[in-house]
Amino acid sequence: MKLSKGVRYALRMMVDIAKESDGTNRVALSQVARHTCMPRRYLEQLAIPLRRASLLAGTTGRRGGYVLARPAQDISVGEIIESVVGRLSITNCVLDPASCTLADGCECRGLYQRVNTEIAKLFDRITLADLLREDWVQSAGTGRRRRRTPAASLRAGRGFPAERHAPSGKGSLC
Amino acid sequence: MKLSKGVRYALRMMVDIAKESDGTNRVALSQVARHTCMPRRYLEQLAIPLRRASLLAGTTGRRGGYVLARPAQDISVGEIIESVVGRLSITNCVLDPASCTLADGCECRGLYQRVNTEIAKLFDRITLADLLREDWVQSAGTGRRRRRTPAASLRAGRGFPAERHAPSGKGSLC
DNA sequence: TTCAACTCCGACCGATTTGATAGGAATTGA
DNA sequence: TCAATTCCTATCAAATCGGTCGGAGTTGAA
Repeated sequence: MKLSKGVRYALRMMVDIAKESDGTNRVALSQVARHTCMPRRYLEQLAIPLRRASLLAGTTGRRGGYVLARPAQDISVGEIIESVVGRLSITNCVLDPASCTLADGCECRGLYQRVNTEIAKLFDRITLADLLREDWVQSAGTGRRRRRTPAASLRAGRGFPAERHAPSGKGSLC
Repeated sequence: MKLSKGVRYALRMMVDIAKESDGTNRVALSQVARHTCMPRRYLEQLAIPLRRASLLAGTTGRRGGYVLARPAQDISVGEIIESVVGRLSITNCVLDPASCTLADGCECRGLYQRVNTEIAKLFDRITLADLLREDWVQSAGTGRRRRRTPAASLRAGRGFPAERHAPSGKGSLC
């Protein structure tokens, strides 16, 4: 049940383009790659389905680049995910019941279908604009929105001068 | 975002043991394998973490086998999943923030954490007993529990005619 | 008018993960 | 004593996935 790296990259790329473009400026993938330490060549691959899904608008040629095709608050995380890896399905039988050798009497399929639609709803309800909001970034765990704590505001102070997305030895981008 | 085959097998195995054992009878994995067309050798591997998580109780030796370690209504789908693939995490940074090269200022982590806990809740709220209920099987998804229908109680009597889980040519088990 | 910076496309490759098999020790009822 | 079982580790095979590459087409600027 992992989100693939492709999806994570796509999400991060969309966030970066949203921030950099400010509605109109074209953002080149080479810039995104620089900002985020993601391989440009790979981003190119990911941008294509995003464009085809009308989430990004690309301009070729010199000083070309991408812009959000719609305002960030009209782009859901669910759409982003779907465009790069297809419709969410935690199991093949969710989208294609015929793919399972058990016809109808499967005890688990109901579970899969329900959970699948619930997860899809979760992703659909969250927009790109939500991700950009400050109070969204820090909050941990309960799944419930939290107010921004004073401590969080303080720590947010050390901004991000270029090294922000730089690798720090171990680990990779989440 | 797929559930691994291991998880699906484990779920199906738990369902089968729950049905066959009726609380006390030991169910051998060779039987489960026969019923469900899953490879016995692989089931053995899956049963071990389930036992370690105190979801199954195993007895070695002749006429040995497995029984649910607790009543089906006290075993959640979430526990089953967790025992075989570890704690649910749609991203490494959910469980291990240090695994990500970006320290705090990651726009996506909040998303991952929230969605992760919501998904975990979904799985935790559903019990093995739920899966066995007839009305659970077919119905598609609002995600909301439904009362047991009289019809369901009646039909619950019938057993298990062996071919039920037999392969039908194409596809695999979902 | 040339050139450099882009998007856009398809093919391919290497590594990791995952599904599955295998051998065999220990246990226990018949 | 034997056969059926759990239990444990090691290993293999296949599928998926992350990432690279070469290159064609486009376009603004020098």
